[in-house]
Amino acid sequence: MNGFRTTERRLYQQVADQIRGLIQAGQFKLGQRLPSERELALQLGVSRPSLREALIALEIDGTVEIRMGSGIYLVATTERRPPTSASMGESPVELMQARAAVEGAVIVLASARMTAESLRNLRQILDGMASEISAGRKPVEHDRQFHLAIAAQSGNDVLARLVGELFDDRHSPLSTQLREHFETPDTWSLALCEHELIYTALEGRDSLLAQAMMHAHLEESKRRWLDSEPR
Amino acid sequence: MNGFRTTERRLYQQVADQIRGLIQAGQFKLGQRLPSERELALQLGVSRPSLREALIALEIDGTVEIRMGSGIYLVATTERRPPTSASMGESPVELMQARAAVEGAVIVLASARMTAESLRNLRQILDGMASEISAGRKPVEHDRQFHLAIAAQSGNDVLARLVGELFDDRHSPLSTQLREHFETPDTWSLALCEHELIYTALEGRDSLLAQAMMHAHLEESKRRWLDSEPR
DNA sequence: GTCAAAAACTGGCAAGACCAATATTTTATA
DNA sequence: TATAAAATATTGGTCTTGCCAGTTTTTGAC
Repeated sequence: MNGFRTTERRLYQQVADQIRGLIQAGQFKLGQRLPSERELALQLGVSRPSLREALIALEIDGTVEIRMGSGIYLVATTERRPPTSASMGESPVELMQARAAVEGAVIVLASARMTAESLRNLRQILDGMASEISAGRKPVEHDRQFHLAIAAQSGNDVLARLVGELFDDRHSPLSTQLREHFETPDTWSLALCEHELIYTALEGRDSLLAQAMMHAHLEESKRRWLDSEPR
Repeated sequence: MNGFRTTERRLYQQVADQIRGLIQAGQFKLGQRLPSERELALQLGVSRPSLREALIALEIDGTVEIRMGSGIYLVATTERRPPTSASMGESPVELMQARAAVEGAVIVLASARMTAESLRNLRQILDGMASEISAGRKPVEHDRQFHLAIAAQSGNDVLARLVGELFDDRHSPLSTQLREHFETPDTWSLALCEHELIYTALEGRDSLLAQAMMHAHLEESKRRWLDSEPR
């Protein structure tokens, strides 16, 4: 039964994504040198070994070039991203549609298996999400944990895995650049509000209401996502 | 252990190559667990952080899978493009439940977008499936094509991809070999019959009926699957 | 002003420690 | 005796500290 990962993704992946985000956000210029390992580690709040692991990931997919004794440099080539494979013709609309299908089924199963403990767990995640928002940070990880916790409670490992994969798709390099521009504290507050509605429905073990709230949440997320697109 | 070494390549790359070499040499079996990080580091004469960096490189290119608290595993399949992680706790019941959720949503979308041409395509697949059965062969490929053709007609690439992945069931290679033993011409005829019912529903553009037939088909498939299991 | 030595970076690697998740063994219980 | 629960051992995850080896920048003679 058990086997899914309630835990967060590996730290080096999160750090790599953060750095990709900084790059996409234009924090660093092409071909330019990034801050030193020690400085970056301090700035991102992780240790140097973890930062190094993230840099290796970035080096492998060609985002960054590391010169010993000199520094970390952004690769200047305009074209990369060949290894992202399958998600080429997949649009945000399709992704959120797929999430609605999967998570809509998941939450029905979960609402029937909700326990006091799993509710406490969700409560804790939502509180943490609120804290992050108050602190001006982006509660991406809490968002992920919320959806994964519900998926785990469905008791179906296959569905739980799909939920995680589809969530991470949203954070693929293609979409991260979009996120950086539109994710404001306001939009995150709205997302939290919708999460609360889902939580309330689960608390009342109302599977139909929970499914409706989940659909509404994903629909709103999609809208917020699309509205922020420049084109 | 080793000290001064003129800067050739980075250590993690050398270590990763060493491990690849050991794998090629048949030192480790496919799907099997490798020695622990500490042991491998000792064996290769490097520190654990360096060994970990090498493992991250191997994990990224898909030759190895790392499970926290459990160990390092060789990826079993010879060809695995998506970086999805195989999980062990996934049962046939859960798999078919997930397929019902995804394909149930898919067929609703597809029934609204069915064209004369796509119907002809489905018809052709079903006829080919019947021929295979008559010839005493197992129409597993036609079965796959049928489900994938419907998924493609949904117009959602993400969902289509999920349908393919769940059908291929690359996450539990154990189940595929089970299938080979119980799939008789009789059970395949039943599957074809259910496919025909789905086709009829799509032909009539009855999305509700189509969804019901798809659910019934997957439910029956699951039953046939489980009934054949030895235990 | 030129140029070379030295000092201050920067990345590369190692060792040890502790935590968290998992697997295994042992123990208790029915 | 069989099964479930708890204690233990194992394994990956991460951090801290320290030192080494190349680069770059500064410095100070000439």
